[in-house]
Amino acid sequence: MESHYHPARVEQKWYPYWMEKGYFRSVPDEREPYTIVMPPPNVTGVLHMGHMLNNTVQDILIRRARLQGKNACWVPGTDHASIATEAKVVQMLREKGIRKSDISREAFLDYAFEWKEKYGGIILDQLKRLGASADWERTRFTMEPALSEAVIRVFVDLYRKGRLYRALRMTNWDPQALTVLSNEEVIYSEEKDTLYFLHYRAAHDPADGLTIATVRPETILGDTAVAVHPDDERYRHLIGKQVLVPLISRAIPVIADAYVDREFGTGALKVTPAHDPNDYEIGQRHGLETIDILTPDGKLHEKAGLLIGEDRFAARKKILPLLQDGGHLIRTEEYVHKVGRSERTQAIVEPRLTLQWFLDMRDFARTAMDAVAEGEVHFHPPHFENMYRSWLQPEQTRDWCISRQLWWGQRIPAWYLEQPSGEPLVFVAHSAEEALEEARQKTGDPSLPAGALRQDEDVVDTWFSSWLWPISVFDGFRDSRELAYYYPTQTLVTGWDIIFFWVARMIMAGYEWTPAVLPGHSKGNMPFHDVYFTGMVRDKLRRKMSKSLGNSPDALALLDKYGADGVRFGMLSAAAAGNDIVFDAPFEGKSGRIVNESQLCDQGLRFCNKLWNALRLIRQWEVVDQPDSGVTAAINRLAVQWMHEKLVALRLEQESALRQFRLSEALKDLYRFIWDDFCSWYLELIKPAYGSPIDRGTLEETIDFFSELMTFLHPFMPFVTEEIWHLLRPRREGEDCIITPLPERHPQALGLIADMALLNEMVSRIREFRAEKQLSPKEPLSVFWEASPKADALLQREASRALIIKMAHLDQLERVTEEPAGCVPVMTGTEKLFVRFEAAMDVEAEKEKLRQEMAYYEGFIQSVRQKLTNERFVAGAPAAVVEKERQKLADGETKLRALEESIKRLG
RNA sequence: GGGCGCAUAGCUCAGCCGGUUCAGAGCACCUGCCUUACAAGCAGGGGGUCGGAGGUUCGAAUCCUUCUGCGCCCA
Repeated sequence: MESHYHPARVEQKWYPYWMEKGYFRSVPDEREPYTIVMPPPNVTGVLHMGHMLNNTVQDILIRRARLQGKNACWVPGTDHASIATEAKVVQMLREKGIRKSDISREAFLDYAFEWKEKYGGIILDQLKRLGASADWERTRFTMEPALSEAVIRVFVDLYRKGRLYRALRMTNWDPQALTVLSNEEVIYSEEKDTLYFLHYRAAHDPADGLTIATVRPETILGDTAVAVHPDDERYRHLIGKQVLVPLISRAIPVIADAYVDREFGTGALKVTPAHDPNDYEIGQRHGLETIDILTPDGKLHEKAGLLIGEDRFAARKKILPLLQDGGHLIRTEEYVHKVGRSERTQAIVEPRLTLQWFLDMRDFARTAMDAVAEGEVHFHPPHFENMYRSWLQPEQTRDWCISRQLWWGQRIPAWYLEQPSGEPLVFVAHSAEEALEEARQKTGDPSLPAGALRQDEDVVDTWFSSWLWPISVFDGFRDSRELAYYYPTQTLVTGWDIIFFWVARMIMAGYEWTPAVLPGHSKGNMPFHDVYFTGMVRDKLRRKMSKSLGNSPDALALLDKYGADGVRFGMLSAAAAGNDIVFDAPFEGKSGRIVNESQLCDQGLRFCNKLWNALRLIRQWEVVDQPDSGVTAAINRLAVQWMHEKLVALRLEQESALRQFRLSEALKDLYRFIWDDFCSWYLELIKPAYGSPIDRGTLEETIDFFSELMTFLHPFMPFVTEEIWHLLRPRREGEDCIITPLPERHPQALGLIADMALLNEMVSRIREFRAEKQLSPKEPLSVFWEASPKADALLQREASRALIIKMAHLDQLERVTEEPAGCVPVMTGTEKLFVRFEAAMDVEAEKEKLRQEMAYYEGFIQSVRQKLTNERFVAGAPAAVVEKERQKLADGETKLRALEESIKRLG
């Protein structure tokens, strides 16, 4: 066997093996299900650090459930991500010289599906490299026919329930993508701009007038009023009068509205209801006209009257000289304010009045809030409930704009029938035929041709399909059999950044539809019981890792370098639950580029190597039936019994940590257990002397222990554990680490954990002594223990004594009642050892050391005494606490006496 | 402007419904070792007035108030 572990070979071997055995497959059966639906990554995505963290966590939970014998079902899939994907496809077409506007919707969708087929599965394949044990046969896609059908179905259902409506509203418009955006898709950041002060002359008196301040001078062409604060003395005389819009001299009223901030600018606000959300509100209040001066792609419209056809930013530049010439531009000022840009196209978002479909959120918000408040859905860590609650408060909730002016997505199932006058009739139906049927009934015209109906051109927001994910991946709207088994899912693992527009909405959808599709379902309507929020992955400078910053290491390069197990270990070590995680990849000095390295991942790989070498050690031992001596037998027996007890304790710890979703802690505990307790202590205890064999019984127990540790570790580091599991001993067909549960252990409670801790402490003190005196580890030492009830009880047992002799490399360990000559005292807890040390001793240094120790204990005793002499403490504190203090005092005094004695002896 | 969260060793974090002199872990650092599983290792070591100030208490990293700094969300 090689002395180093090589992850690549092992990982390439086991993943296909697990797949072939069908271990990831889940079909309903009589077992308890444990279900996770994977947050579907965008089809445009490639594996990044966030995905690795998120999917590692899911894999840990699902593998653990599988080991516990539950029917573990992890449903993977991808999200069609309408705006992101459409942008990519438009880009791709542009590179081919094709403009979206030149081709039909059908042709565009052909291209888009082609693109999705080619690139859409990349990320799922990358997840396999990470070891993700998802049931790939269940892979879903939010835009596949079955899931689209679910979207249409709920759209129609909501419409018929009267909860969907179509309205003209102020929306976030992306003039580049030509679509409306949700609030979440607009990213605000501070940008430098200029504030222009423009003078409006009064209509009745050219000498009078007022000055307003604006960052968007081109929009004056759409002004329909100027607003001032009703109490503002400066402008009171103008209220009710008219002023003239510069350049076009349109007369507009001066109105009074308390919205106006008197401190800002000049205290006079130009009102452009078509191009600003607040102005729109003012316009509504005062019945102002709305003049939309922009075209959908952000150019000035004929209604502007000036600069027609110019882009909004070009128009801004060109209008300034005109204003200047007209004497309207009073001055300018540097100004920093928040500017909203489209998350996808980076275009500055244009507030625009558009006709959109909305979902009434009032009832939904209450449902979602209650589910968490009543404990049907638990958040981890729980403090996210606060944020969740504040977002869902009635005054915070706004109706959900679900229409998007895109082609890639589910087309809105609404058909319009134009009327000779007034608004068209709307028919929302599952199909064109159904809509036509309805239209015929409504109009009383059975011969109404299909061509008379025109389907809405828009698609629904992508989240309108992903909110159904926990139901639709099981085809729940068509056939509830699978859903009845798997629903509610157990745990959702996602980032807190989408708590509102995904997590909350899935909860809403769960309560809205599962009562109908799963009537009488006893397991509940919530889509999941627990939500585990992972933090954002940040770089060393705490910036969120993102493609645009280029501060994210290459996930695949990391997997190549450290192996999946190493990377999983590294990700998780950094990931305290809910906290953002700081990933330790360094930056290259000169270029500032991120380097694909990580000490944490490296630690993971070194851990694999440690396991590998522990395996090598065990495998190279020669085996005999009986221990070579009674001493060996005694040590081995003690070691084995101790390990039994430790494993029982480990199991309790692990269960508790995992129940609380403290995955990072659970892994760290395992790491310490395996490295320190198992390798550094246990294996060294039972390790035969060079050239000697080990007895079969101890070896078999050891292999059992090692196997069990692999089972504990498997969810975190699946590949290396499966490999070692198989190399520990020959396994039967189907006896694989991935599915073998932990054995039941019920050892006698002998209290060996505490005994062993003391023995370990003694060995450490002796080793410390060696290090301090620069003694070779090879040179055996003679050690004596001072008789005391505690030390005698422990060390008069042959096994304990033999253990110390072996581990501290002694030639003898004997009981004494007083200090032997030529010895140095060494304290362990309250017990005293003497190490024979013939070399010339620096008596003064030795005494100084003892005095320091005494000083510490004197302080200790004093603090404990202080407590005990405090009547209020003795009276007020719990009896157990007081008793503990008394014990501390007694121990401290014993120790102090021993130290005093030692000093005396040194002379 | 409203809200949430954070501040503990050089770095990343644990401890936080008060009670071992409680100040911890890993990494990094220092010292000594190529000891026959592992130098990707072994044996040791140094390092923090728990952000500042008040308060509650017999007792505070832990509870309260306040200040400062940082992050995020909403407006």
